[in-house]
Amino acid sequence: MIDLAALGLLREHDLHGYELRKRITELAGLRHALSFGSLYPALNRLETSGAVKAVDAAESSWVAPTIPMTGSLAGEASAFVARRRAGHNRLAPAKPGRNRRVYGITEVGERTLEDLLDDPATDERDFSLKVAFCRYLAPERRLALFERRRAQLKNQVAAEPHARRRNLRGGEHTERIDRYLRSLRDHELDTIGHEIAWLTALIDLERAIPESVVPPHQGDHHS
Amino acid sequence: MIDLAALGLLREHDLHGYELRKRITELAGLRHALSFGSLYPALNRLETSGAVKAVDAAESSWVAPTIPMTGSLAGEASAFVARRRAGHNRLAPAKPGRNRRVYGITEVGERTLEDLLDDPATDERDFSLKVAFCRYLAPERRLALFERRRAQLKNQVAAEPHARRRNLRGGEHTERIDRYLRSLRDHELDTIGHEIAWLTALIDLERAIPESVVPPHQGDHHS
DNA sequence: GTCATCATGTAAGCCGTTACATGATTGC
DNA sequence: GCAATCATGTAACGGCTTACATGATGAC
Repeated sequence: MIDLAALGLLREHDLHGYELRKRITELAGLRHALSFGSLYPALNRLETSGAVKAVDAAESSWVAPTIPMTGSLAGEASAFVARRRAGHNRLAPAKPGRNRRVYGITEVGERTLEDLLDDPATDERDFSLKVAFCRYLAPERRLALFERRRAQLKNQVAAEPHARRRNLRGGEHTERIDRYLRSLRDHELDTIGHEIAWLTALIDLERAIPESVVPPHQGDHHS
Repeated sequence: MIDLAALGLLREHDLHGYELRKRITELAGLRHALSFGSLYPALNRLETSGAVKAVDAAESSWVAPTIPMTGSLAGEASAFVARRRAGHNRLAPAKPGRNRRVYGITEVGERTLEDLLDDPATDERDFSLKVAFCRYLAPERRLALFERRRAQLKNQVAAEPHARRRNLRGGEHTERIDRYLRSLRDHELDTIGHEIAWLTALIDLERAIPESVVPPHQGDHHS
């Protein structure tokens, strides 16, 4: 899950851990804020497996994230800032390992990302995240992702009325269906219905416009 | 979480682990099926802490769970079935230790359940489960639960547009908002909006009908 | 008499958290 | 100079899963 998020974000541009964490948190946005205690070990794991590699901040086309109000500095200015921060211009930090570690995705990592996005086993847990990065999937795989999820939701709805049959027997005290529980069930079914409708719209649109967006990422390594 | 589900279900009637697991699974219904590997240790933990205790199946008002289509038998009939299945009528099982362990909730357990339902710290994770059992909360605490959740969701929506502001600086390649990501965000906001509306309806109804349903299970302090 | 289901458990491990510890940079 | 934030890590622990192991019961 964390691998998926990290690789998905790194696919767009190089980032260091701290910034990565902020972006992951704002991605899953609302639900939970990923903690550093899991991110940094995960990055080390990904580096060991060759999916990401540490890049020199000065060489990356990475947009300075720290500076709040400057907007995005382009080209030379950005590179200059990066160089200065990395100590190549003024003074050597003498502890290069103790500075930010900027990571970039490798080709191995890109393949890993595609595998993660395409793995049906993790659909349930990671669906939102997969949609967030599904632009990196081949159109046909993307369509399959949407349809798998829709089928799964339909199954849930189909399996549900079974539970509703429970209290048709009129005993004396048997109408303990509980108002709140019923309301909850209704709301959940409603929510699922909405998600199905959303998926249907996505699927239809996907079929209508066969070749939507081609994966970008020409981004950094040009020189 | 598992404690909340187990105590909530046991509050209604005694159950053994296997059956408990099925009911928990059908409660959270769709999302995930709780595994035995966590349920049984949890029950032992609860027993140690005095929240539940093993009861003699014959003495419990436990509704026979195994038989599928009988619905809920009331009072005497239920007790009869329980006795028969436990071997008091026809043949003795001869191995009482290696049979089902039927658990019942204690008074300590009932207080624990109320504490769990009332704990704001677990709202995020367990909200659905809390609603499923909120009938066991005092009306005012129940209302507080709903309102906390609604306020929290409103915060999420309020914090969101901030993220949308990101790409108004029109560079050349800044158009990368990604259709899928935008669709996902919209759908999530929509879903949150629906949940807020649902909660508002619950809250209004709660306020309109001050004393709705009094907790069952040994109803004592009711005029 | 065998198979499916019911029923209870243990062991290992995954994936994440909180809490702790450290140091570098920037703003005032 | 001092605090706030940026930045990276480690240690301990928590909750739940999978896989494994065992045995009883009921149906055919």
